[in-house]
Amino acid sequence: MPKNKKPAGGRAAKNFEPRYGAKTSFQDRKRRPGAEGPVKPGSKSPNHRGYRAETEAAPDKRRWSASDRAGRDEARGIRQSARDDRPARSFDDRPARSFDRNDRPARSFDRNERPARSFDRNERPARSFDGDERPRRDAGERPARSFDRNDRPARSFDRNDRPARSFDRDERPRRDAGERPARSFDRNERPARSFDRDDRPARSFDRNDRPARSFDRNDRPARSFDRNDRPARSFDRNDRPARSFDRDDRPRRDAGERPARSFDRNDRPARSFDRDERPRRDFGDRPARSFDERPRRADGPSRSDWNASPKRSAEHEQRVDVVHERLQAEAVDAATVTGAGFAELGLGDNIVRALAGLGADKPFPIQAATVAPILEGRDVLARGRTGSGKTIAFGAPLVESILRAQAGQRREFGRAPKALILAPTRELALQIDRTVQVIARSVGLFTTQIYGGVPQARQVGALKKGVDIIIGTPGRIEDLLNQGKLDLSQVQVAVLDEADHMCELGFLEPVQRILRATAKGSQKLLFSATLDREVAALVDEFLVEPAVYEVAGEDQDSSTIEHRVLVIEHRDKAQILDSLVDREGKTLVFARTRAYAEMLAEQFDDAGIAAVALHGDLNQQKRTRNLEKLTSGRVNVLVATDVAARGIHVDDIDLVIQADAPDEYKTYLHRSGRTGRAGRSGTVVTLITRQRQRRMTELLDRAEIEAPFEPTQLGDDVLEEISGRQLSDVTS
DNA sequence: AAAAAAC
Repeated sequence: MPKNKKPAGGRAAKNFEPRYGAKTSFQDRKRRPGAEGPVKPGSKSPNHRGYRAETEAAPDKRRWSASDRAGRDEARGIRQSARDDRPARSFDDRPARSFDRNDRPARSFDRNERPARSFDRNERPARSFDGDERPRRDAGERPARSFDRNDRPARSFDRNDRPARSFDRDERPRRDAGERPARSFDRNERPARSFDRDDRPARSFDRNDRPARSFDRNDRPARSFDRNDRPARSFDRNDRPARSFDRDDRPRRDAGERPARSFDRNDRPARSFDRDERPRRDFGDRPARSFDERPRRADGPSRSDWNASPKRSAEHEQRVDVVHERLQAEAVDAATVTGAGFAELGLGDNIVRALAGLGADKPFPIQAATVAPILEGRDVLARGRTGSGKTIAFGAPLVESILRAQAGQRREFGRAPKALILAPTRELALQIDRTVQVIARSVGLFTTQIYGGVPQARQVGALKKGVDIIIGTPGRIEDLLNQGKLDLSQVQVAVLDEADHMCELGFLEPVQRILRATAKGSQKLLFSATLDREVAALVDEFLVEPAVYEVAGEDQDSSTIEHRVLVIEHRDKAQILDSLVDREGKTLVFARTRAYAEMLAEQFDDAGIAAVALHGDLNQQKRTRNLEKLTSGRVNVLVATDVAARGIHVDDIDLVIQADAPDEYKTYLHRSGRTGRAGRSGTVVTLITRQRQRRMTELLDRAEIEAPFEPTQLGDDVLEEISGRQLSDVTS
C-alpha cells in the first residue's frame, strides 16, 4: 500500500520540506530568528503575514555577508552600552579569525605538544617540595607519571635548568626501581596480598605482566573474594572520583559491569518488544555474518553492548552491521489519514496555514500518526522511511505544545528555551530549522541553531535575548551548556532526529548528558527511518511508556527507488564513475572517506563535470556553500561522505551513486533515501568489485532490498542507460 | 576502519 505518495499527489513533493526560491540563501533565513530579532518580540499580536513582510524586506540585510554579520550583531546585542570601541574591534578581529581557521591544524599540533610540557612543569616543582608526599601523588597521578616516563629525555634536558631537579636525581632511582610498582600495587591490593602471601612469587611475575594479573584477579575474586567485594564496588559506582583513582581496576569493572548494565537495560524492553522479531534474526543473517566478519570481531564487543540480547554479544555477531530488532509499533494505515487534516489533529490555525505555506496541505501518514500523541504529551518513537515527512511530524506538534504551554504568558527577554531538537550533522540541524522556524514564527515563537564550526557569539547572543526552540548538534550544545551559556532546564520537549544514529558510539554519551540537562520528566520524541532497538539505551533512561509508530506497508514494493548494483573491475572504477556522473540531473555520489570524496570531486572537475565535495574536512562555510550549490543547481554533482547520508533533502536528486559500498545496511537505506523523496522516482547505483558480491548480498538482505547485480565494463550500455534514463524519468 | 560532533 503505497499510501505515501498516492494520496498526497502532486503536492506531496512539497509536503515535508519547504521550497525556498533558489536564489534565497538559507543562511539569511536562518540568521533571522535569533540574531536580529528585528522582529519585535514584544508584538502582542503576532501575525505571520506581518513577519513575512519583514522577511521580504530582508534583502537589505542580505548584503551583509555571513561573516560580517556573524560577529557584529552579536557584539551590538550584548554590549549596547559600549559601542564606541567594540564595533571597530569586532571588525578588526574578523579577518584575523578567518585566517586563524586556516591555521588551526598548526595550532592544534602545538597544543598537543605544549600540554605535555606544562604538565611536567607543574609536577616537578611539586615533587621537589613535597618529597614526603610522593606516595600520595602516585596514587592520584599514576597515568600522568607513566606518560612522563616516556618523556624522560625531556626531563633530563630540563634538569640542566633546574637545581631542584638535581636533587631529584638522587631519589629517582629509588622511586623508579623500587617504589612505584610496589606502591601502586600495594594500595589496591593490600587486602588481597595479605591473604595471598603464599603467592608472592606470583606477584613478582605479575609486575612484569599486568595482563596476567588482571586475569588472575578476575579468577581469584570470583572464587573467594569477589562476592564480598562486589557490593563495595557497586557503592563505588556512585562515586566517580573513586573510580578514577582506581584506574588499575577499570579493565575489570568495564569488562564485568558495563555489559551487565547494558544487558539489563536491553532486557527490559526486550521482553516487550522482542517477541515479534526474534524469529527474523534467527532466520536471517547470523550464520552468514559470523563467517564474513570474523576478522572484525575485535571491535565487536563494544557494538554488541547495544544488542538487544546478551546472546548476540558472542563472537558470532558481526561487528559492522548489526541488525537490531525492530520496535513493536502501531502501524498507521493510509486509511487512517485520509479524513483528517492538520487542524483535526489538533494544530492551530496559524500553524496549519504555515504548513500549507510549506506545501503540506494534508498530513502524511507519519504525521497523522504522531501529531496527536505528541500533543497529548506522550513520549513517542516513530519510524517513517526517508522522505516521508518526519520533520513536520515532530516539528508542528512541538510548536503547538510549546505555544499551549505558555499560553497567556509573556515571552520574556532572556527566557530559556522550551524545546530542543538534536540532529547528527550541522547541515541537518540547519535544514530542520528551515522547516520548524517557519512553523514557529507563525505563532510568534523563535528558534535558533546551535551548532559548531561557526563563531559562538551570534548563537549566544540569540540565547541571551531569549528563544523558544533550539535546534542543533550535540557538540556545540554541550559546549555552551558547560560554559553556562545555555540553560536547558526549561526544556519540556526534546526531539532526537535520526535517533538510532544518535545512539551510536561517540554520539550516545553527549546526547545522554544533554538530555539529562533538560527538565525532569520532559517529553522525548525519537524519530528515524531506521529506528530500532539501538535506541534502547535512551529509551530506558529517558522515555516513559513511549508510543511507537511506523507507517504500514513501507516495503520495497511501495518504494519509488530503483536499486542496481554494478559489479566492476577496480581499474575501471574511475572512468565508470565519470560516465555515470556525466548527465543532466542532480547526482549525489557517496564515498567512504573524506579524502576519496575530495579526490572524486576533483576528478569530475578535471573531466569537465562541475562537481563539489561535502565532508568533515571542509570548513562550515564551504560545507554550507557546496550543499547549496547542489540545491540551487549551480552544480549537478555533489560528492559526499556519510555526512550527507542522513536527513539531507535536496528536492530533485534522481541518481545516487555509491562509489564505495556502505558497510551497514542502515547506511545504505539512508544514502539511497536522498533520492526518491516524497514519492518522486530515483535510482541508486552501487559499485562493487566481484569480491564484494557476497557481502553486498547480505547487506541488501538486511535492508530488505532487491537489486540486480550487473557485471559491467567500461563503455557498457548500462552506464548510458542509468545516467541517461533519468532524464525522462524526472518528470514522472 | 571511517564518519560525525566543540574549541
